[in-house]
Amino acid sequence: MADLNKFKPVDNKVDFIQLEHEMLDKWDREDTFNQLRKKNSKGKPWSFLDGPITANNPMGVHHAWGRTLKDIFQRFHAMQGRELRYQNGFDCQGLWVEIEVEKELGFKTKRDVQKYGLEKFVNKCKERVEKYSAIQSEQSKRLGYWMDWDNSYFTMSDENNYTIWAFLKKLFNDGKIYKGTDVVPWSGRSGTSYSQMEIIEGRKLVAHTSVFVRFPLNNRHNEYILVWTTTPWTLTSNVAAAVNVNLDYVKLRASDGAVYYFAKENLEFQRLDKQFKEKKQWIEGIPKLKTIAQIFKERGGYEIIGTIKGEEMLGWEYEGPFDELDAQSKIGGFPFVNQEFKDKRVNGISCHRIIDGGKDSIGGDVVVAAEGTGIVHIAPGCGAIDKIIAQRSGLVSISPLDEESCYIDGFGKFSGKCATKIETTQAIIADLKEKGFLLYQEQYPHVYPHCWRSGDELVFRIVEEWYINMDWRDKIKNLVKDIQWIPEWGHEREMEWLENMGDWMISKKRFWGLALPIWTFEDETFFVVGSKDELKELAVEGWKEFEGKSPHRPWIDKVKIRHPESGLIGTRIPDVGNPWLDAGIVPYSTLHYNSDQDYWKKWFPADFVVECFPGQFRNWFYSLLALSTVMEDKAPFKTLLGHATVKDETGRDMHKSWGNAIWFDDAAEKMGVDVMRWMYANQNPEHNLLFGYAIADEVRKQLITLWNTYSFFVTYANLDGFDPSIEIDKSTLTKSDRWIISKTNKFIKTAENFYSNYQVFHLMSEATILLDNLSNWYIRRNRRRFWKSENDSDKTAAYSTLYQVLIDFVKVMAPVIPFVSDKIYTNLISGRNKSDVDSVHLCDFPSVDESDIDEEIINEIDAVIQIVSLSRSARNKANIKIRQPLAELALYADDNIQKIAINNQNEILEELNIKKLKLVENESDLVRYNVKPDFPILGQKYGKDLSRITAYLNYVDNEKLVQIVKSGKSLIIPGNEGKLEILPDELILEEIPVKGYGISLGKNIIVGVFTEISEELKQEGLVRDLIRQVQNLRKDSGLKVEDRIEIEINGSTELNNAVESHESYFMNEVLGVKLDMGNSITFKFHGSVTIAGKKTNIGISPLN
RNA sequence: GGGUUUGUAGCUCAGUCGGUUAGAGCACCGCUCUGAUAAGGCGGGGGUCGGUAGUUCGAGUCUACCCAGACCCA
Repeated sequence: MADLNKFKPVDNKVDFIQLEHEMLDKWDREDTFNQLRKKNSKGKPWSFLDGPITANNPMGVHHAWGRTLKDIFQRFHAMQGRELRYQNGFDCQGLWVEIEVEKELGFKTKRDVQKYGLEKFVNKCKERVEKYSAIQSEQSKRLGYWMDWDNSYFTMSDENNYTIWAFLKKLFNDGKIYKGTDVVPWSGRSGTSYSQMEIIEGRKLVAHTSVFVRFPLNNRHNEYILVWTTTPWTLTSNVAAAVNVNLDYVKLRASDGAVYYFAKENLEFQRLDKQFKEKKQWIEGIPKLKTIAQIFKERGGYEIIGTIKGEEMLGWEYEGPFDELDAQSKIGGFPFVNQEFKDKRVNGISCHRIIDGGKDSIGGDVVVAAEGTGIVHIAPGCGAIDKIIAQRSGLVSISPLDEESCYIDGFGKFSGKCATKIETTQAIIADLKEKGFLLYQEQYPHVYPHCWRSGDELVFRIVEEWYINMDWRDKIKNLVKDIQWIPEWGHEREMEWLENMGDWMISKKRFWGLALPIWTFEDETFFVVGSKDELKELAVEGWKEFEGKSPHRPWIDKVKIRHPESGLIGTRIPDVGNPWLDAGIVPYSTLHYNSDQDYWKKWFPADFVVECFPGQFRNWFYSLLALSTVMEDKAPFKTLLGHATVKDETGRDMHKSWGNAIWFDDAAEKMGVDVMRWMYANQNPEHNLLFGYAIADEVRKQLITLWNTYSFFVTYANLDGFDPSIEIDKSTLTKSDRWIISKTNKFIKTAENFYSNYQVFHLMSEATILLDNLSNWYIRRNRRRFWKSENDSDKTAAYSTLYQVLIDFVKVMAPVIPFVSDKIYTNLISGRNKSDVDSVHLCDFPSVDESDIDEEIINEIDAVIQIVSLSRSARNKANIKIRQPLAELALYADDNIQKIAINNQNEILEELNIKKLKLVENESDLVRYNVKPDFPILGQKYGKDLSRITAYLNYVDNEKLVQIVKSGKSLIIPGNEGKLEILPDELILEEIPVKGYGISLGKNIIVGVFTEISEELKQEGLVRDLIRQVQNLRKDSGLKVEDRIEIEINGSTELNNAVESHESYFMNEVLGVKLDMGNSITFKFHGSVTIAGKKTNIGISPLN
């Protein structure tokens, strides 16, 4: 029969990684993915929208998490017959790509790019995107991620860019686009400003040299106001000083007679005290900050000579720290001249006075005591709040920095120096010291914005940027509630962002990105073009050069347009767009909103998106919602699943420089992608995932169990010539067959539920449990049914059951572990002569026949397992190994369990190697209790009263005590010296087995094993020991399972007697045909073992 | 400073609607089983369910406050 191999033989040793490559080849060869698409082409659509991955570097293991989730849910819905789009997206435009290309080319500044040539540079950016999108595609395929890889969308595509134009046009028509001059965070390295979202990405804890500086007051001899700043470079552009009118300010006389004004509260204020003490947000090596009082004490002491309200100081004039600079004298401000101030002949110096800081936009005081001095130096060209105050108070602006964050002309010896360089700061401080303005300098740690890509420190400068007025945020907020957020708090988080966000700065003074379709005219007006056609219509120059090119710089810059109303000729602004516009438009652009409305309607809104949530509430989720609000006022997706981030095995961030990063390619080829996918699926997405090889090894055990189960089946099914095309005959199924079938069907139901609710991590624990039931109970208990020689209906039932369970299991798990599940499925199905599909991924999700779920049988077998488990525990406590047969198992339980035990007693007794089952009526037939005081606890509580307690416990009837303790009541000990209350926890209930039994207690069940071993049982135990040793020898000698052997044994007389008494049992178990006892060992295969403490020699020889 | 969120065994984490003695895996120790298994089983040590107070017959679970971490916003 063995020649009728229905299945390809399976080695129980498996190389999963090699298997994965094999399956990739198979899918490729058989075009399985396209078969699947064809199969579902008429299905109800299930719309998944892919958030674009930045095509700028190879994919990391953190990307693989999200991509695995995407793939799992897509595969699940495909198994339910849904039609899918399978479109992957690449994010292409933006500074992140430019930065990498600059690095490649060795560029340091924006000027290098201009020298190199814009066209060449932009083409380099495109090339980089093409290179890495190709690499990421290959990596994703390796992960088993099924997408339509030839049809990925790219945010740099014409369609994507022009659809954003349409969006901006709508806003323009509504008057929501405006040009603002603002003081914005600026990176000198990148030569661009940053939007609100981007600043957040780049905050870093750094130490700056901060200074206490004194400004001499005019008309008050030797009196000064004290200011403090962490950015000394801004002092060159100081225009005014602000106080809080309600605060008290002290007048302090220093040892040299100089008088200082600053907030009273600040005199003794311990700045950053908490940070220093707890070493939180503190930089190692930086000394503790001094109080102002301490600073003056160190300079010879001080005295307080008065207190004054901030209000009284208003209008005081002072001498600025850098009034000698040309910039300070320029009328109307510098370098941007304000006409109004110019007419009034106002300059920086003439503004130097004390003003009211006032309130900020949410009503808080701008100037507070605490960290500074309660007097804030105002440089309207260097800070956002400063600018607002300046506008309010009629101050000119002095803006000192150029695009590279260096001083422009007009700043004396500082011109040309860069504000972010330490040397510059030092030069400024030296100058202040020389001129007598510096009181004190120190290292001050704080969180400061940096360029999120180049790491460059940001400065603040005045620039012109383009904004979207977001005063329609309420319309966006309306859509948030239409979305199912997983986890639920995502809803709150998104609302919070929408509530707090400012206007959206969409321009960037860079090269590679969306060409903002804004043209400006000499009359200071601007016009937004909404489509390629409109541009062509309005173009008066440069169209020919542009035609056929992508809408990018530099080509688009050549096109000049005529304003449809004024007729003036306009030039495009040189700015590119914010990359989140690119990603936010995809529910429209990729679904052909502009070119194919039917298609768009079919797929919009998306049923599902999944992304890593840190950051995305203010990035992708936000831009999706904002753009969709303008386009259609509809939420662009129905359900959002967010997942956290990937950390290393110990919970640290993965960093290239820390050496703890794991590259995707390495992980794939070392741990295998099914293992990776299991890890990802197993993780509650709300929490960070700890990723590493040791964790992978744990996960791999599950796959190994699955594989071994499968390998077991195939090995014996082939030997027996099992025909898989035979339908299960339900009447032949045993109880345990029906049990595992019931469990499997329940699992299918649960799985469908968990997949549908995107709770795949719960499914994974269910899968582990089912696999354990299958492998460690069903197969182990039923092994003999597969081994037995006769091919009867019982054997067929066992094979059919295991076969069906395996097929159902791999079908359910196929979305998670597509490789091994398909490998198993394909082989299992190959023996069937039906029109089966030849990949698990072309199967429907298994359906459940409710009649296959038998709760009673589930309860029954689960109870049997519990009894066995308890009895093993009892044996263990009695210290009697399983190989030693015992006479009796006693069971105390309710009627139902006792009935189950009787019905399954053969199985239970065999499993435990016990001869007989006895039911007992009373708990006390098996166990008695003894109540003992818990000395450590009681001793601490009662001290010397302990003796009273022990005496009482010995005196009172034990049964009564047991009753009290078991009911959870306190024990009251009366006595002349007062009552003592003993809590149940303070007493120990000691279980004493009835003589002759080892016991174990479960919920409602007590089992006892009878521990007395008769001579007869002892002999049988010896024989089993011997059998075990012979089997070991057979295995070690490399004999086949079915080989017959001759045996020689030389051991104790006791053993000889035992073997003689059980010879047929012994010979049967080891497949022996001839036995020689008591003589020397002559066979080639032999060994010396210890049985019951006696040395025993064994020899075996296979018969040919 | 405000918001969101987390806190359960040495580590990583489950814990449903408030309901019996709070669980799993890993790690450690002891015992044990094994001709599908790289495994498996039984047990042990290890818990103030972050803390306090409250609601309740009953709280890991609900409420308030506090502590600590993470994230977000200032």
